[in-house]
Amino acid sequence: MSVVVRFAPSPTGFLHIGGARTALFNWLFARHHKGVYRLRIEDTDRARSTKQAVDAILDGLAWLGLDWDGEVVFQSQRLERHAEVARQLLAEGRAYYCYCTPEELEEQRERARAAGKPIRYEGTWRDRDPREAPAGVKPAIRLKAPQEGETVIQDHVQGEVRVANAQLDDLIILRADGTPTYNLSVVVDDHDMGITHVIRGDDHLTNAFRQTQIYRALEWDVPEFAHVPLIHGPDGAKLSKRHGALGVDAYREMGYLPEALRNYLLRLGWGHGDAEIISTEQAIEWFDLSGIGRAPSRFDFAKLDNLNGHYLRQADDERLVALVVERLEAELGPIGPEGRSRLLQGMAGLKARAKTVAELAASARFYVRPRPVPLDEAAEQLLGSEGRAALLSLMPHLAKVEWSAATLEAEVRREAESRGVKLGALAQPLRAAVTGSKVSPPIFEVMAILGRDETLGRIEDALRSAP
RNA sequence: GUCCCCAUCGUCUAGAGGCCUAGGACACCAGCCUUUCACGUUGGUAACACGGGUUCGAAUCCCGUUGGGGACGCCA
Repeated sequence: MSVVVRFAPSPTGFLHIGGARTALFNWLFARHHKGVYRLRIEDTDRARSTKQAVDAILDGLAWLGLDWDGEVVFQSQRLERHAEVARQLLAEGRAYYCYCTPEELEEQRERARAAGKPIRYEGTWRDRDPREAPAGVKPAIRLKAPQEGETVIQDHVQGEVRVANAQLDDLIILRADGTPTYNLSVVVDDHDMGITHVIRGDDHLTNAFRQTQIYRALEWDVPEFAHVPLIHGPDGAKLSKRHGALGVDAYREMGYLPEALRNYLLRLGWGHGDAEIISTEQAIEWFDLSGIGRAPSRFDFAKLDNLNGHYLRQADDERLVALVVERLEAELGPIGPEGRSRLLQGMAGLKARAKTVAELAASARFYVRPRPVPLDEAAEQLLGSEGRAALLSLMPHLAKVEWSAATLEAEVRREAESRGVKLGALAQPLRAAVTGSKVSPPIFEVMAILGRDETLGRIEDALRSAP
Protein backbone atom coordinates (compact mmCIF):
# COMPACT_ATOMS: atom_id res chain seq x y z
CA MET A 1 0.00 0.00 0.00
CA SER A 2 1.39 3.35 -1.00
CA VAL A 3 1.66 6.09 1.60
CA VAL A 4 -0.47 9.22 1.36
CA VAL A 5 -0.07 11.93 3.97
CA ARG A 6 -1.16 15.53 4.27
CA PHE A 7 -0.34 18.70 6.12
CA ALA A 8 -3.56 20.44 7.04
CA PRO A 9 -3.05 23.89 8.54
CA SER A 10 -5.90 26.25 9.26
CA PRO A 11 -5.23 29.68 7.82
CA THR A 12 -6.07 31.70 10.88
CA GLY A 13 -2.51 32.93 11.26
CA PHE A 14 1.02 32.41 10.00
CA LEU A 15 2.81 29.11 9.63
CA HIS A 16 4.31 28.75 13.08
CA ILE A 17 7.26 26.61 14.02
CA GLY A 18 5.19 23.68 15.27
CA GLY A 19 3.24 23.58 12.05
CA ALA A 20 6.46 23.78 10.09
CA ARG A 21 7.78 20.74 11.90
CA THR A 22 4.56 18.82 11.34
CA ALA A 23 4.80 19.67 7.66
CA LEU A 24 8.44 18.56 7.61
CA PHE A 25 7.67 15.22 9.25
CA ASN A 26 4.83 14.53 6.84
CA TRP A 27 6.99 15.53 3.89
CA LEU A 28 9.91 13.37 5.01
CA PHE A 29 7.64 10.44 5.67
CA ALA A 30 6.11 10.67 2.21
CA ARG A 31 9.44 11.15 0.47
CA HIS A 32 10.96 8.28 2.41
CA HIS A 33 8.21 5.94 1.32
CA LYS A 34 8.05 7.43 -2.15
CA GLY A 35 4.48 8.27 -1.33
CA VAL A 36 2.33 11.34 -1.72
CA TYR A 37 2.44 14.48 0.41
CA ARG A 38 -0.56 16.73 0.04
CA LEU A 39 -1.56 20.10 1.35
CA ARG A 40 -5.04 20.84 2.61
CA ILE A 41 -6.11 24.23 3.86
CA GLU A 42 -8.68 23.90 6.61
CA ASP A 43 -10.49 27.13 6.04
CA THR A 44 -13.96 26.19 7.16
CA ASP A 45 -13.93 28.88 9.79
CA ARG A 46 -15.15 31.45 7.33
CA ALA A 47 -14.81 34.26 9.83
CA ARG A 48 -11.20 33.78 10.83
CA SER A 49 -9.58 32.42 7.71
CA THR A 50 -7.84 34.96 5.55
CA LYS A 51 -6.25 35.01 2.15
CA GLN A 52 -3.11 36.56 3.64
CA ALA A 53 -2.77 33.66 6.03
CA VAL A 54 -3.11 31.17 3.19
CA ASP A 55 -0.39 33.00 1.28
CA ALA A 56 1.82 33.16 4.33
CA ILE A 57 1.52 29.40 4.78
CA LEU A 58 2.19 28.67 1.13
CA ASP A 59 5.16 31.04 1.10
CA GLY A 60 6.52 29.57 4.30
CA LEU A 61 6.34 26.03 2.99
CA ALA A 62 7.90 27.03 -0.30
CA TRP A 63 10.75 28.79 1.48
CA LEU A 64 11.33 25.74 3.64
CA GLY A 65 11.48 23.65 0.49
CA LEU A 66 8.59 21.42 1.45
CA ASP A 67 6.93 21.03 -1.92
CA TRP A 68 3.57 19.31 -1.98
CA ASP A 69 2.08 16.96 -4.52
CA GLY A 70 -1.01 17.71 -6.55
CA GLU A 71 -3.44 20.55 -6.08
CA VAL A 72 -3.99 22.26 -2.76
CA VAL A 73 -7.32 21.18 -1.32
CA PHE A 74 -9.43 23.91 0.20
CA GLN A 75 -11.77 22.42 2.73
CA SER A 76 -14.24 25.24 2.29
CA GLN A 77 -14.96 23.96 -1.22
CA ARG A 78 -16.01 20.57 0.07
CA LEU A 79 -18.72 21.67 2.46
CA GLU A 80 -21.50 20.10 0.39
CA ARG A 81 -19.81 16.72 0.45
CA HIS A 82 -19.36 16.94 4.21
CA ALA A 83 -23.00 17.86 4.75
CA GLU A 84 -24.04 14.98 2.53
CA VAL A 85 -22.13 12.54 4.72
CA ALA A 86 -23.78 14.00 7.81
CA ARG A 87 -27.19 13.51 6.24
CA GLN A 88 -26.28 9.98 5.31
CA LEU A 89 -25.45 9.21 8.94
CA LEU A 90 -28.74 10.77 9.96
CA ALA A 91 -30.63 8.61 7.47
CA GLU A 92 -28.87 5.52 8.77
CA GLY A 93 -29.85 6.34 12.33
CA ARG A 94 -26.21 6.85 13.35
CA ALA A 95 -26.79 10.52 13.97
CA TYR A 96 -29.72 12.57 15.17
CA TYR A 97 -31.12 16.07 15.31
CA CYS A 98 -30.40 18.03 18.42
CA TYR A 99 -32.60 21.02 19.22
CA CYS A 100 -30.67 22.32 22.18
CA THR A 101 -29.86 25.98 22.12
CA PRO A 102 -26.35 27.26 22.84
CA GLU A 103 -27.69 28.56 26.13
CA GLU A 104 -28.97 25.16 27.19
CA LEU A 105 -25.65 23.61 26.30
CA GLU A 106 -23.80 26.18 28.33
CA GLU A 107 -26.02 25.31 31.29
CA GLN A 108 -25.19 21.65 30.86
CA ARG A 109 -21.50 22.43 30.88
CA GLU A 110 -21.86 24.53 33.98
CA ARG A 111 -23.75 21.79 35.74
CA ALA A 112 -21.09 19.22 34.87
CA ARG A 113 -18.32 21.51 36.01
CA ALA A 114 -20.03 22.13 39.31
CA ALA A 115 -20.62 18.42 39.87
CA GLY A 116 -17.03 17.59 38.99
CA LYS A 117 -18.18 15.44 36.13
CA PRO A 118 -16.75 15.33 32.63
CA ILE A 119 -17.88 18.29 30.61
CA ARG A 120 -20.04 16.81 27.92
CA TYR A 121 -23.40 16.90 26.18
CA GLU A 122 -26.03 15.11 28.23
CA GLY A 123 -27.62 13.44 25.25
CA THR A 124 -30.86 15.31 25.61
CA TRP A 125 -32.14 14.57 22.12
CA ARG A 126 -30.40 11.27 21.59
CA ASP A 127 -33.52 9.20 22.13
CA ARG A 128 -36.14 11.86 22.25
CA ASP A 129 -38.94 11.93 19.73
CA PRO A 130 -38.21 14.61 17.11
CA ARG A 131 -41.92 15.43 17.14
CA GLU A 132 -41.30 17.09 20.47
CA ALA A 133 -38.97 19.53 18.76
CA PRO A 134 -39.56 23.11 19.75
CA ALA A 135 -40.90 25.27 16.96
CA GLY A 136 -38.53 27.65 15.23
CA VAL A 137 -35.33 26.00 16.42
CA LYS A 138 -32.99 24.84 13.68
CA PRO A 139 -31.40 21.59 14.77
CA ALA A 140 -27.78 20.57 14.60
CA ILE A 141 -26.86 17.01 13.77
CA ARG A 142 -25.05 14.97 16.39
CA LEU A 143 -23.23 11.68 16.01
CA LYS A 144 -24.86 8.85 17.95
CA ALA A 145 -21.64 7.80 19.61
CA PRO A 146 -21.27 4.54 21.51
CA GLN A 147 -21.94 4.98 25.23
CA GLU A 148 -20.48 1.73 26.47
CA GLY A 149 -17.01 0.33 26.14
CA GLU A 150 -14.02 2.28 25.03
CA THR A 151 -12.42 3.73 21.97
CA VAL A 152 -8.86 2.67 21.30
CA ILE A 153 -6.33 4.10 18.94
CA GLN A 154 -2.99 2.66 17.97
CA ASP A 155 -0.63 5.57 17.74
CA HIS A 156 2.81 5.27 16.17
CA VAL A 157 4.24 7.66 18.71
CA GLN A 158 2.13 7.25 21.83
CA GLY A 159 1.38 3.58 21.48
CA GLU A 160 -2.03 2.24 22.38
CA VAL A 161 -4.23 4.91 23.90
CA ARG A 162 -7.71 4.16 25.14
CA VAL A 163 -10.50 6.20 26.59
CA ALA A 164 -13.85 5.19 28.03
CA ASN A 165 -16.70 6.08 25.71
CA ALA A 166 -18.52 7.45 28.74
CA GLN A 167 -15.96 10.26 28.64
CA LEU A 168 -16.90 11.19 25.12
CA ASP A 169 -20.20 12.72 24.09
CA ASP A 170 -22.32 12.92 20.98
CA LEU A 171 -20.41 15.52 19.04
CA ILE A 172 -22.04 17.83 16.58
CA ILE A 173 -21.10 16.95 13.03
CA LEU A 174 -23.34 19.43 11.22
CA ARG A 175 -24.18 22.84 12.61
CA ALA A 176 -27.66 24.28 12.69
CA ASP A 177 -26.67 26.46 9.75
CA GLY A 178 -25.89 23.37 7.73
CA THR A 179 -22.10 23.66 7.77
CA PRO A 180 -19.94 20.75 8.89
CA THR A 181 -17.77 20.83 11.99
CA TYR A 182 -14.06 20.20 12.07
CA ASN A 183 -13.97 16.55 13.05
CA LEU A 184 -16.44 15.55 10.37
CA SER A 185 -14.65 17.53 7.69
CA VAL A 186 -11.31 16.03 8.60
CA VAL A 187 -12.62 12.50 8.49
CA VAL A 188 -14.40 12.96 5.18
CA ASP A 189 -11.48 14.71 3.54
CA ASP A 190 -8.88 12.29 4.84
CA HIS A 191 -11.02 9.45 3.58
CA ASP A 192 -11.73 10.99 0.21
CA MET A 193 -8.10 11.93 -0.26
CA GLY A 194 -7.03 8.41 0.56
CA ILE A 195 -4.86 9.50 3.48
CA THR A 196 -3.09 6.49 4.96
CA HIS A 197 -1.15 8.15 7.79
CA VAL A 198 -2.20 11.12 9.86
CA ILE A 199 0.88 12.77 11.35
CA ARG A 200 -0.03 15.83 13.39
CA GLY A 201 0.43 17.63 16.69
CA ASP A 202 -0.32 15.93 19.96
CA ASP A 203 -3.01 18.49 20.65
CA HIS A 204 -5.11 16.46 18.22
CA LEU A 205 -4.86 13.26 20.20
CA THR A 206 -8.30 13.60 21.70
CA ASN A 207 -9.71 14.45 18.30
CA ALA A 208 -8.42 11.10 17.15
CA PHE A 209 -10.94 9.42 19.40
CA ARG A 210 -13.87 11.38 18.07
CA GLN A 211 -12.69 10.92 14.54
CA THR A 212 -12.33 7.21 15.11
CA GLN A 213 -15.97 7.10 16.20
CA ILE A 214 -16.98 8.87 13.02
CA TYR A 215 -14.95 6.47 10.89
CA ARG A 216 -16.64 3.54 12.60
CA ALA A 217 -20.11 5.00 12.11
CA LEU A 218 -19.28 5.41 8.44
CA GLU A 219 -17.69 1.96 8.30
CA TRP A 220 -14.60 3.46 6.77
CA ASP A 221 -11.03 2.35 7.43
CA VAL A 222 -9.30 4.35 10.14
CA PRO A 223 -5.93 5.74 9.03
CA GLU A 224 -2.71 5.20 10.96
CA PHE A 225 -2.05 7.89 13.54
CA ALA A 226 1.16 9.49 14.75
CA HIS A 227 0.71 12.30 17.27
CA VAL A 228 3.86 14.33 17.62
CA PRO A 229 4.55 15.99 20.98
CA LEU A 230 4.34 19.75 20.91
CA ILE A 231 7.17 22.25 20.91
CA HIS A 232 7.39 24.49 23.95
CA GLY A 233 9.19 27.74 24.54
CA PRO A 234 12.54 27.93 26.35
CA ASP A 235 10.72 28.24 29.67
CA GLY A 236 8.76 25.06 29.14
CA ALA A 237 5.52 26.90 28.77
CA LYS A 238 3.44 27.16 25.70
CA LEU A 239 5.11 28.88 22.79
CA SER A 240 4.41 32.59 22.85
CA LYS A 241 5.27 35.38 20.50
CA ARG A 242 8.22 36.28 22.65
CA HIS A 243 10.10 33.10 22.05
CA GLY A 244 9.28 31.07 19.07
CA ALA A 245 5.65 31.09 18.11
CA LEU A 246 6.73 33.15 15.18
CA GLY A 247 5.91 32.64 11.55
CA VAL A 248 8.62 30.97 9.53
CA ASP A 249 8.96 34.31 7.74
CA ALA A 250 10.28 35.68 11.02
CA TYR A 251 13.02 33.06 11.07
CA ARG A 252 13.90 33.96 7.54
CA GLU A 253 14.01 37.59 8.59
CA MET A 254 16.28 36.76 11.51
CA GLY A 255 18.67 35.26 9.01
CA TYR A 256 18.21 31.53 9.29
CA LEU A 257 18.73 29.32 6.27
CA PRO A 258 15.92 26.93 5.36
CA GLU A 259 18.23 23.92 5.39
CA ALA A 260 19.37 24.83 8.90
CA LEU A 261 15.81 25.19 10.11
CA ARG A 262 14.92 21.84 8.56
CA ASN A 263 17.83 20.15 10.31
CA TYR A 264 16.98 21.80 13.62
CA LEU A 265 13.30 20.99 13.42
CA LEU A 266 14.06 17.42 12.45
CA ARG A 267 16.24 16.91 15.52
CA LEU A 268 13.65 18.55 17.72
CA GLY A 269 11.60 15.52 18.57
CA TRP A 270 13.28 13.00 16.32
CA GLY A 271 16.59 11.26 16.62
CA HIS A 272 18.75 8.81 14.76
CA GLY A 273 21.52 7.64 17.05
CA ASP A 274 24.16 10.29 17.49
CA ALA A 275 23.48 12.02 14.17
CA GLU A 276 23.28 15.80 14.47
CA ILE A 277 24.13 17.31 11.12
CA ILE A 278 21.67 15.65 8.80
CA SER A 279 21.27 16.64 5.19
CA THR A 280 17.81 16.57 3.71
CA GLU A 281 18.74 13.63 1.48
CA GLN A 282 19.97 11.74 4.50
CA ALA A 283 16.85 12.69 6.43
CA ILE A 284 14.65 11.27 3.71
CA GLU A 285 16.58 8.05 3.83
CA TRP A 286 16.45 7.78 7.60
CA PHE A 287 13.13 9.24 8.63
CA ASP A 288 10.74 6.93 10.39
CA LEU A 289 7.87 7.29 12.84
CA SER A 290 9.60 5.16 15.45
CA GLY A 291 12.34 7.77 15.79
CA ILE A 292 9.90 10.34 17.09
CA GLY A 293 10.26 10.98 20.80
CA ARG A 294 7.30 10.96 23.14
CA ALA A 295 8.10 13.96 25.29
CA PRO A 296 7.50 17.58 24.35
CA SER A 297 10.62 19.57 23.55
CA ARG A 298 11.78 23.11 24.06
CA PHE A 299 12.82 25.49 21.37
CA ASP A 300 16.47 26.50 21.74
CA PHE A 301 17.86 29.35 19.67
CA ALA A 302 21.45 28.59 20.71
CA LYS A 303 21.36 25.25 18.95
CA LEU A 304 19.60 26.67 15.93
CA ASP A 305 22.33 29.33 15.75
CA ASN A 306 25.02 26.71 15.85
CA LEU A 307 23.41 24.68 13.10
CA ASN A 308 22.80 27.78 11.04
CA GLY A 309 26.44 28.72 11.37
CA HIS A 310 27.37 25.32 10.05
CA TYR A 311 25.12 25.60 7.02
CA LEU A 312 26.25 29.16 6.43
CA ARG A 313 29.88 28.05 6.19
CA GLN A 314 28.74 25.34 3.83
CA ALA A 315 26.66 27.62 1.65
CA ASP A 316 27.60 28.78 -1.80
CA ASP A 317 29.22 32.23 -1.81
CA GLU A 318 27.14 33.60 -4.67
CA ARG A 319 23.96 32.65 -2.88
CA LEU A 320 25.09 34.35 0.32
CA VAL A 321 26.12 37.47 -1.55
CA ALA A 322 22.62 37.70 -2.96
CA LEU A 323 21.10 37.35 0.51
CA VAL A 324 23.47 39.91 1.97
CA VAL A 325 23.03 42.40 -0.86
CA GLU A 326 19.28 42.25 -0.35
CA ARG A 327 19.70 43.30 3.28
CA LEU A 328 22.45 45.82 2.68
CA GLU A 329 20.60 47.56 -0.13
CA ALA A 330 17.60 48.05 2.11
CA GLU A 331 19.90 49.92 4.44
CA LEU A 332 22.49 51.61 2.23
CA GLY A 333 20.85 51.90 -1.16
CA PRO A 334 21.95 50.26 -4.41
CA ILE A 335 25.19 48.30 -4.40
CA GLY A 336 27.15 48.37 -7.64
CA PRO A 337 29.26 45.71 -9.32
CA GLU A 338 32.37 46.73 -7.42
CA GLY A 339 30.65 46.28 -4.10
CA ARG A 340 29.27 42.92 -5.15
CA SER A 341 32.67 41.83 -6.31
CA ARG A 342 34.20 42.73 -2.96
CA LEU A 343 31.47 40.85 -1.15
CA LEU A 344 32.02 37.79 -3.27
CA GLN A 345 35.78 37.85 -2.70
CA GLY A 346 35.32 38.47 0.99
CA MET A 347 32.50 36.00 1.54
CA ALA A 348 34.66 33.06 2.51
CA GLY A 349 36.21 35.10 5.31
CA LEU A 350 32.89 36.62 6.27
CA LYS A 351 30.74 33.51 6.44
CA ALA A 352 33.18 31.69 8.68
CA ARG A 353 32.35 34.23 11.35
CA ALA A 354 28.59 34.51 11.21
CA LYS A 355 25.73 32.59 12.76
CA THR A 356 22.95 34.18 10.76
CA VAL A 357 22.50 36.00 7.50
CA ALA A 358 21.68 39.07 9.56
CA GLU A 359 25.07 38.89 11.25
CA LEU A 360 26.69 38.20 7.94
CA ALA A 361 25.18 41.32 6.44
CA ALA A 362 26.22 43.43 9.41
CA SER A 363 29.79 42.21 9.26
CA ALA A 364 29.93 42.66 5.48
CA ARG A 365 28.78 46.24 5.60
CA PHE A 366 32.27 47.76 5.70
CA TYR A 367 33.07 46.27 2.30
CA VAL A 368 30.43 48.36 0.56
CA ARG A 369 30.26 51.48 2.67
CA PRO A 370 31.31 54.74 1.01
CA ARG A 371 34.22 56.61 2.55
CA PRO A 372 34.71 57.84 5.10
CA VAL A 373 33.79 54.63 6.90
CA PRO A 374 32.54 55.53 10.37
CA LEU A 375 34.62 54.22 13.25
CA ASP A 376 32.74 52.52 16.03
CA GLU A 377 33.68 53.10 19.64
CA ALA A 378 36.01 50.12 19.92
CA ALA A 379 37.78 51.10 16.69
CA GLU A 380 38.23 54.63 17.92
CA GLN A 381 39.77 53.31 21.08
CA LEU A 382 42.08 51.03 19.13
CA LEU A 383 43.33 53.93 17.10
CA GLY A 384 43.96 56.44 19.85
CA SER A 385 47.00 58.61 19.36
CA GLU A 386 49.43 55.71 19.43
CA GLY A 387 47.49 53.78 16.87
CA ARG A 388 47.36 56.73 14.55
CA ALA A 389 51.06 57.32 14.96
CA ALA A 390 51.71 53.70 14.06
CA LEU A 391 49.56 53.99 10.97
CA LEU A 392 51.17 57.20 9.91
CA SER A 393 54.61 55.65 10.01
CA LEU A 394 53.30 52.55 8.25
CA MET A 395 51.85 54.46 5.32
CA PRO A 396 55.04 54.80 3.26
CA HIS A 397 55.69 51.09 3.56
CA LEU A 398 52.18 50.24 2.46
CA ALA A 399 52.34 52.65 -0.41
CA LYS A 400 55.31 50.97 -1.99
CA VAL A 401 54.47 47.30 -1.45
CA GLU A 402 52.98 45.03 -4.09
CA TRP A 403 49.27 44.80 -3.23
CA SER A 404 48.38 41.30 -2.16
CA ALA A 405 47.41 39.75 1.15
CA ALA A 406 50.64 37.79 1.38
CA THR A 407 52.98 40.67 0.57
CA LEU A 408 51.09 43.07 2.78
CA GLU A 409 51.30 40.69 5.67
CA ALA A 410 54.98 40.05 5.08
CA GLU A 411 55.69 43.77 4.98
CA VAL A 412 53.76 44.58 8.13
CA ARG A 413 55.30 41.65 9.95
CA ARG A 414 58.73 42.87 8.98
CA GLU A 415 57.87 46.32 10.28
CA ALA A 416 56.53 44.96 13.55
CA GLU A 417 59.67 42.98 14.04
CA SER A 418 61.97 45.86 13.34
CA ARG A 419 60.03 48.03 15.72
CA GLY A 420 60.05 45.34 18.35
CA VAL A 421 56.27 45.24 18.66
CA LYS A 422 53.75 42.47 18.27
CA LEU A 423 51.99 42.16 14.97
CA GLY A 424 48.76 43.07 16.71
CA ALA A 425 50.10 46.51 17.56
CA LEU A 426 50.02 47.32 13.86
CA ALA A 427 47.29 44.98 12.63
CA GLN A 428 44.67 46.18 15.07
CA PRO A 429 44.92 49.87 14.23
CA LEU A 430 44.89 48.89 10.58
CA ARG A 431 41.73 46.89 11.11
CA ALA A 432 40.12 49.75 12.96
CA ALA A 433 40.94 52.29 10.28
CA VAL A 434 40.04 50.08 7.32
CA THR A 435 36.90 48.39 8.62
CA GLY A 436 35.80 50.84 11.29
CA SER A 437 35.58 47.98 13.76
CA LYS A 438 37.82 45.86 15.93
CA VAL A 439 36.41 42.64 14.54
CA SER A 440 36.70 41.58 10.91
CA PRO A 441 38.03 38.88 8.63
CA PRO A 442 41.85 38.72 8.43
CA ILE A 443 42.93 42.30 7.86
CA PHE A 444 45.42 41.65 5.04
CA GLU A 445 42.78 39.74 3.15
CA VAL A 446 40.44 42.68 3.64
CA MET A 447 43.04 45.15 2.40
CA ALA A 448 43.74 43.04 -0.65
CA ILE A 449 40.07 42.86 -1.54
CA LEU A 450 39.49 46.55 -0.97
CA GLY A 451 42.47 47.47 -3.16
CA ARG A 452 45.29 49.90 -2.67
CA ASP A 453 43.44 53.16 -3.31
CA GLU A 454 40.44 52.38 -1.16
CA THR A 455 42.58 51.04 1.68
CA LEU A 456 45.02 53.91 1.76
CA GLY A 457 42.15 56.33 1.41
CA ARG A 458 40.44 54.85 4.43
CA ILE A 459 43.61 55.01 6.46
CA GLU A 460 44.02 58.66 5.53
CA ASP A 461 40.41 59.27 6.53
CA ALA A 462 41.11 57.74 9.90
CA LEU A 463 44.26 59.77 10.38
CA ARG A 464 42.41 62.94 9.49
CA SER A 465 39.58 62.16 11.88
CA ALA A 466 41.92 62.36 14.87
CA PRO A 467 40.11 63.96 17.77
C1' G B 1 -13.06 19.72 37.75
C1' U B 2 -12.84 15.26 34.16
C1' C B 3 -10.03 12.52 30.67
C1' C B 4 -5.48 11.68 28.03
C1' C B 5 -0.18 12.10 27.34
C1' C B 6 4.78 12.83 29.08
C1' A B 7 9.34 12.54 32.60
C1' U B 8 17.87 10.78 31.01
C1' C B 9 22.98 16.66 31.82
C1' G B 10 20.52 23.90 31.53
C1' U B 11 18.61 22.37 26.19
C1' C B 12 18.02 18.53 22.06
C1' U B 13 18.79 13.54 22.52
C1' A B 14 21.35 7.97 22.55
C1' G B 15 19.64 4.06 25.55
C1' A B 16 14.21 -1.06 23.67
C1' G B 17 16.88 -5.80 31.59
C1' G B 18 23.17 -7.04 32.10
C1' C B 19 27.53 -3.82 26.47
C1' C B 20 26.02 2.21 31.44
C1' U B 21 31.82 3.74 36.42
C1' A B 22 24.85 6.48 31.35
C1' G B 23 27.12 8.10 25.15
C1' G B 24 26.70 12.37 21.54
C1' A B 25 25.40 17.50 20.27
C1' C B 26 24.38 22.69 21.74
C1' A B 27 25.36 25.99 25.67
C1' C B 28 28.97 26.92 29.65
C1' C B 29 34.24 26.83 31.78
C1' A B 30 39.66 26.09 30.88
C1' G B 31 43.85 25.16 27.38
C1' C B 32 45.78 25.13 22.32
C1' C B 33 45.68 27.70 17.51
C1' U B 34 45.84 33.10 16.33
C1' U B 35 46.69 40.11 13.71
C1' U B 36 40.83 40.67 16.05
C1' C B 37 36.52 37.76 16.10
C1' A B 38 35.02 33.31 14.67
C1' C B 39 36.23 28.38 12.94
C1' G B 40 38.98 24.23 14.46
C1' U B 41 41.01 21.30 18.35
C1' U B 42 41.97 19.24 23.55
C1' G B 43 40.00 18.71 28.30
C1' G B 44 36.23 19.80 32.13
C1' U B 45 31.47 20.77 34.95
C1' A B 46 26.69 18.58 34.28
C1' A B 47 21.28 13.97 34.08
C1' C B 48 18.37 8.47 34.70
C1' A B 49 12.18 13.43 39.23
C1' C B 50 10.78 10.67 43.93
C1' G B 51 8.95 6.19 46.48
C1' G B 52 7.61 1.26 46.22
C1' G B 53 7.67 -3.37 43.72
C1' U B 54 9.13 -7.50 39.73
C1' U B 55 14.06 -9.70 38.75
C1' C B 56 20.15 -12.94 40.18
C1' G B 57 20.32 -7.96 37.86
C1' A B 58 16.45 -1.92 36.11
C1' A B 59 17.61 4.46 33.15
C1' U B 60 15.12 0.41 30.74
C1' C B 61 9.11 -3.60 33.16
C1' C B 62 4.70 -2.62 36.88
C1' C B 63 2.21 0.60 40.64
C1' G B 64 1.92 5.13 43.23
C1' U B 65 3.53 10.28 44.21
C1' U B 66 5.23 14.77 42.36
C1' G B 67 6.00 17.86 38.33
C1' G B 68 5.02 19.36 33.18
C1' G B 69 1.77 19.37 28.93
C1' G B 70 -2.70 18.63 26.03
C1' A B 71 -7.98 18.17 25.40
C1' C B 72 -12.88 18.96 27.15
C1' G B 73 -16.89 24.71 21.38
C1' C B 74 -22.78 24.66 16.71
C1' C B 75 -13.07 27.00 16.60
C1' A B 76 -9.73 24.49 13.75
